[in-house]
Amino acid sequence: MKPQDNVLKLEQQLCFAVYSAAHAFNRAYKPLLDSLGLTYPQYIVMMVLWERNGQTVKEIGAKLDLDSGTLSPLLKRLEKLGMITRTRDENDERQVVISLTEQGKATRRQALDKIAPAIGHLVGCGVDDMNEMRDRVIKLKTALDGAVNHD
Amino acid sequence: MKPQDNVLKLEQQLCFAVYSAAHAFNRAYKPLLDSLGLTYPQYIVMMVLWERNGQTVKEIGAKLDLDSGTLSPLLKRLEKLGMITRTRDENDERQVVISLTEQGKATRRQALDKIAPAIGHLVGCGVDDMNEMRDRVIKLKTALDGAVNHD
DNA sequence: CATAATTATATTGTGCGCAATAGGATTTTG
DNA sequence: CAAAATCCTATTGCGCACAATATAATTATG
Repeated sequence: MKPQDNVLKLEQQLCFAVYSAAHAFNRAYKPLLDSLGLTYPQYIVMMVLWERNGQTVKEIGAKLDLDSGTLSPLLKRLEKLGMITRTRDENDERQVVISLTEQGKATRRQALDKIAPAIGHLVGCGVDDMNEMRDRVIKLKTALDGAVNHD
Repeated sequence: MKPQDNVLKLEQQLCFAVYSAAHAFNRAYKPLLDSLGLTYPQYIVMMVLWERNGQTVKEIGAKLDLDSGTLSPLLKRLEKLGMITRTRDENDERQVVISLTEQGKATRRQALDKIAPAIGHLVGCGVDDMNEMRDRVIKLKTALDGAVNHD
């Protein structure tokens, strides 16, 4: 076997490891999120709004790297769930401002109670390891983004 | 702000970092895979078959953590593309054996030419860093899998 | 050996994720 | 200030992911 053949082996690939870990995270979060009635993508949209209420679709999309094709239907589902409201901006009617309802705000406390305590247990390592790993993964993502945009 | 409030901040979360990096990988691979006519999930199925030709749907699913709901339609698309054949096992007719066509085998060489050389450039780090990170991410995935199955 | 339980794959339905496109609203420019 | 360009959101179409269910084949059990 030629040496470069290893490159096409699954277990060699960082890409597959990340792909696979993302799915594993999703599976691990699912039972926790079910108790809030949210999917993971809906949950991270809620996190963006819990940090600052009243943001446009574009602002949310920039923070999550998601476009309107993903967010528009997702936000309609969150509206249907009673978590948010969608209103056109008075000054610029192109923009839609997303705001939390009282129920949407209350769900934050449920998340603090049910999800936050479970995370450390899920990932099976201490806070320091987790933070270091997070920073590395973010660096990786940044490198990938750069490679896409600049060549 | 209470200290535990940080737990619900997006930039704190390893989970979001991994989710986001997986999408970034997908975006970075896409132009490379387009030249092979494959999506990333189709590509990793091909990698499994390049390692050993003639595997059942179940075997492929076990290696990729994907179920028949995902694989059945994906494999039909690969068949339509002329990459694989799907044949019922003679001894156990419940099983479907997936085999590479000549075109499917030839695509491996294209992958070696076009994709393998680009990866190091994409991730923006050396092979050693890449390998260490891959091992850490795999450990993370294993921990997550364990947390899902045992509580 | 007939019936029950198990196994392997396929199907259906829902929700992303993203490319391509469309439709208005706003801004730029001649 | 009118036409063109740009900006923001929504829609459509396709391909995953995965839960739930269905179907057919095989194995286990009484």
